[in-house]
Amino acid sequence: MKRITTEDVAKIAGVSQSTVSRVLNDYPYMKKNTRDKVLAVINELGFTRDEIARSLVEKRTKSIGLIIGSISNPFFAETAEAIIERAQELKYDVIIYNTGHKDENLEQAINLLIGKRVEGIILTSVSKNYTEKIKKLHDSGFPVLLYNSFLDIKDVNFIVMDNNKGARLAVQHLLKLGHKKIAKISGPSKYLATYERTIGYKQELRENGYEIDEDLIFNSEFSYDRIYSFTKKLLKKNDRPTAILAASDQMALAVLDAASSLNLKVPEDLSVVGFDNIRLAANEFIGLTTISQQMDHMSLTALEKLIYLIENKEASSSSIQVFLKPELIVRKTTGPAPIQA
Amino acid sequence: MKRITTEDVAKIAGVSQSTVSRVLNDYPYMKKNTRDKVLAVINELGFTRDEIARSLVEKRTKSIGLIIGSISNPFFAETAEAIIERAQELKYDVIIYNTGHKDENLEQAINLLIGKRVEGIILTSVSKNYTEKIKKLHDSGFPVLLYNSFLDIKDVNFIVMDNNKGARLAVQHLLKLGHKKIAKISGPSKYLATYERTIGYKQELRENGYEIDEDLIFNSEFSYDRIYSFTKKLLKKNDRPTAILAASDQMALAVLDAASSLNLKVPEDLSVVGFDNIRLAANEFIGLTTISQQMDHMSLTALEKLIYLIENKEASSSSIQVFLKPELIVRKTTGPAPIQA
DNA sequence: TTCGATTTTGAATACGTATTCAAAATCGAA
DNA sequence: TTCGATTTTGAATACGTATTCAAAATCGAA
Repeated sequence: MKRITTEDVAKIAGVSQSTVSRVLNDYPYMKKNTRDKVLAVINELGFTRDEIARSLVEKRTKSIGLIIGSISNPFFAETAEAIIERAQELKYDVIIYNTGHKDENLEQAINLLIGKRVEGIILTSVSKNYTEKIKKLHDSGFPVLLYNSFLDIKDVNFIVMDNNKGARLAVQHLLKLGHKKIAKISGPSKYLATYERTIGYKQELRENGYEIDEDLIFNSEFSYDRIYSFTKKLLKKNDRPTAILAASDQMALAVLDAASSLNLKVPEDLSVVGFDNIRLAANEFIGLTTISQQMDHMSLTALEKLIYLIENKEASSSSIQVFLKPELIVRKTTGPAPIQA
Repeated sequence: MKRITTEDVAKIAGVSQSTVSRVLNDYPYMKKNTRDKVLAVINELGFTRDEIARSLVEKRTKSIGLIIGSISNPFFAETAEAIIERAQELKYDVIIYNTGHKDENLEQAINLLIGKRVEGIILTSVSKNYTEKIKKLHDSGFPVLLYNSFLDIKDVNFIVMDNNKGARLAVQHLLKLGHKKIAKISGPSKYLATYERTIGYKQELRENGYEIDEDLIFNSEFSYDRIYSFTKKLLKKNDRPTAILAASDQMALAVLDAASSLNLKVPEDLSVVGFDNIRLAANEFIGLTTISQQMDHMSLTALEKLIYLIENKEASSSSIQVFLKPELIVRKTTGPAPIQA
């Protein structure tokens, strides 16, 4: 299966390789006759330009990398869809790397993508263990954008919601409903974004005169099973919480699952609040109360900022830092605290 | 930001470019001294090999394309995750294209991926309008594998469940529960996989002595909203169905949503069966009765077959055609037909 | 028809790597 | 020490494209 090259086309069309290349690139100064002849041969042979070779000479690949914790999590899946579709419109393609939330993979992912000469990377779920690595990458002038996460340093691009505020909104909502024992299912604290949510939760409670009960806080991997079993254990206790604030909608679903398996009614027996506002949350069958991340807006902005960074490298001296406002969306999984738990 | 090349490394290390290249490729016949010197410089400069240039000379890109209808659909998201993770282990990267179920995009996706010189493509949701195109691609020796879809021709690779059988299992289950009016929410009939499900549904009903009521069949785009509103209209009728068989779990969720908005209880008032067995279906809060596609198995097999095709091009004269057996998984969304609807 | 200006084309080269072929360096046995 | 065999290295080239630079072809006005 020999590849067909511009050289082959040229030979058959009786022109030079440069001429074929010019046709491919819509070079204006050409005789219509020549162009047509070349196009005919291209069509006949089914020639497709080798973008790899082209990338080499143009020093552009028109591809970007998307590093994701777990694409089966709807939050990431919806994010990926928005980013991919917009990228396609802009004629960029997207190489996805799924880290499974493992730090080692992050390092490998970045190296692989740089090797493949992607022109920029969108990075979700960056653990703070990688602050240095990211900073170095950014300082080298390579376009990186943190999505739904940030690092505690000045010079790095990110787009993130005010997670602290988001958690506070959720806690306020639950307190207003009369809940006094509110548990928090949190992601690993190495992710600053989820860490912030836990901080916000604690601050809001303290400011309202509540003690922090560390037994009500679970710092977990993003593992459905572990959250499920922790929640179950938690809810079996005599002094069980009457409300649970999960670090994501995905986690909230695991909580609902656990509650359901114990025949606890939501929201009569237990209130649940998620984070993200994935599409499924709006499903009336579920009706998850949650904190909206404005995902569509966030993902599209992320892509567009990244492309901006790619196409305006000179301007990249200043960093792009976008904060989004959280919004509480009340649905059916939260209600007044039960009279007695 | 000038790129660092093997040439640069060579100059500083005081060796030739070929020598640097040999170090990168673990060429055995080298003086330890030379190798160490080169490695030191590579490290110092932070050199990373340009895989684009390498691809050009090696005539291999080690990347594959994954064309997907809509990655925000959990069925595809879970599929993508499994495929991406396994591909990573095998040192392949994955370029994802999201068609939004639009035929035009399929054509563009294939051309783009071929241009990028992916070594093979996994194709989900192929409409039968593209039979010719796919066949031509396959016949040219390019590794293509249809996932969860097939075409009615001999020479093409696919992995697919027996969809007809799957639909029959679902209908059998519902008939056994006493349902007499079973609606079918189907995907577009241009997809043979979903089309087969509708055929199976009809056949099973006929063989059990029921007439086919075309008003109970909805051939829809994969649009949540349209399914939602169709179902709502359907369920408001006086002679409404007591059970609905959806063409996917995603669609089943829209059905549950509609039912919930009408205050219909599942399964007391309405039974719902999905297709796919996405993870969420097992959530006890939802407990969706569905037909399992053995997604993990299907996606891993797909990837491995594709890699096989890539790495054994000679052997590709025979096609790979895998059929999987459907399995009915009964959960909580199906129950006995209500005494009278 | 002629000649300067303009349009159109081709030869040569570069992009960054891997590999072939040959030469240089090293080794070991006598 | 010498010389054939072996190990190690470098120069040249190729992968498939885009582009520069210069030459060839064409045009239009006189």
